[in-house]
Amino acid sequence: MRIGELATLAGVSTRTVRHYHHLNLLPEPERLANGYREYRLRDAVVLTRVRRLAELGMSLDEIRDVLADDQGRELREVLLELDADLARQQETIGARRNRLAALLAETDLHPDSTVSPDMAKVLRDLSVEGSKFAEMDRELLALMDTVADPADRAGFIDLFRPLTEPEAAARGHALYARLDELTDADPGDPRVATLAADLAAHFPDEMVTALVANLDAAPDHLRPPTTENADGGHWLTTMYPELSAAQTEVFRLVMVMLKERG
Amino acid sequence: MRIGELATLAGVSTRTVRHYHHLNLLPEPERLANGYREYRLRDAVVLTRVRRLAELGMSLDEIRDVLADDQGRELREVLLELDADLARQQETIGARRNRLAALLAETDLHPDSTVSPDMAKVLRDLSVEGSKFAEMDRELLALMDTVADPADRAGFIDLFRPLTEPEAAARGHALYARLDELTDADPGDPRVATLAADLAAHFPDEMVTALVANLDAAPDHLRPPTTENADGGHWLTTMYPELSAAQTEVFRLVMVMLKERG
DNA sequence: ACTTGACCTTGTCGTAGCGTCAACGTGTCC
DNA sequence: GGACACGTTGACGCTACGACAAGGTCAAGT
Repeated sequence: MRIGELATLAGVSTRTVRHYHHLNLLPEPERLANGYREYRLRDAVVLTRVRRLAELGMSLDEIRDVLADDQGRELREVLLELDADLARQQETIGARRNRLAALLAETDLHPDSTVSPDMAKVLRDLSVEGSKFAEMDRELLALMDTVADPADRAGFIDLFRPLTEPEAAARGHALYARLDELTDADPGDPRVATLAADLAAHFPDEMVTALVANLDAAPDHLRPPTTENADGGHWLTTMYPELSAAQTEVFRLVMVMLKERG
Repeated sequence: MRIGELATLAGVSTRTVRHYHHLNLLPEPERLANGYREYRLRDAVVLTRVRRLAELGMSLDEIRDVLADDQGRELREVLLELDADLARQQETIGARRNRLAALLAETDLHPDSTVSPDMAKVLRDLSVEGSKFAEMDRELLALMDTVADPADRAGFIDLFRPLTEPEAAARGHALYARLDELTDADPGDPRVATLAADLAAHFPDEMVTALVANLDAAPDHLRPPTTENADGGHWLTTMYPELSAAQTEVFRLVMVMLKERG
């Protein structure tokens, strides 16, 4: 038998056979005078045994070990381990399909993007035409949706809910507009302080206490600008370098006010 | 944000981030004076979006295409396709686990090797101490178990059943012994013809007709030695070069006799 | 001033299981 | 003698990074 016959007999390519030789999975047979490999039935038996195990999902290394260990108890152990491995794979694939189904249900309603269903609603409600700040918040929320743990995620959604409720939406849009207006303003502009006060007034008391507690626990680079971040807003300026000084000042003031209330 | 912060924020390694840059999955951000990459929140949003899709099992190429196609209908198609792909994977893994379970049940009874359950029984019954020919037949059957389609496989098992039935086993062992005896014999030895006749007598009529029909349809290199294979037993000598001339002559005669009967 | 340590940079090799060339020799058939 | 189907070795490609190497940068401690 030459390599092509062996390969078609076992249902593999000749490349596969040579690959197995290279890995010492299949012993190199004798060569004919012209250099061709000459196989016997024994080789076909070994090859099909290898294939059988490979098709079960075993790695070629494992197969080599098992066959080298000359049939027996070792095989059972490896097969059991393999079964456990396959079970894990099934679970992860199942989990993926579940997440996929959730995503598909969402994109079915609105072909937005890849976020969780409840967050998607907030993002839709928060889409304000032409406001750079609304877009910023949407970015922030989209990010928090995936990086924060579920408890914090719910907190963030609540944080923005006042801006998305139908009766409050108009007021929310007005706030975004006032922020956008400060693009070219001076940090000492009188509108800065009043806007900060209006923004701070938006947060219910119990949310403020939870928020302040969370902030103290947050890692430094995720902490919004407060008086402690001495350079005047580390977080906001690194995350959004394009903000004007007046705009960052608004947020600094808001944080100070919230700190005092919490 | 520097690369380490971005990476921990998204829950990946810095290597992964740079890899995504290399693949144009994530745009290269501006560099600081020292050459460090300086990221913004926008980048974190993109990165988490990529990760979200990657964790669903999409390839990075697909993700790039989807994100490039700027959100929308394309995403749905790809997700549906992905779901179908995952479903296929689940099926194949399920099939693997089924085969594994069958194998485990078999090795539970007898730690033989990797064959189907019914074949395993034949192989056990066929194990004759010290007979080279019994081993050959075991090899042959093990091979046929995996390469032949189920119908032929059953045929092969039936072919050997006369040798494995308890009441006939002794006669089978005797036949193997008589074959083994011919190792150093001359092809013209009188024992050759009588052994061939005894062997041929073992096959029931209906099996002979089926066998002969099958042989005509078989590809050339799988066809056992007959008078048509003019060089005196192509199949047997290539598969088992260590056979003596007397032994191959036995099989040639058997095939001739069967041909006449069929 | 020096060292440590934690970052950052680019570049290269390795992974599993082959597919897919390339560049070449062999053997058979018309 | 040319086509064609086979065989040979060798090397690169693929996925999604991990794990080095061999440096440069920066803040803190001694």
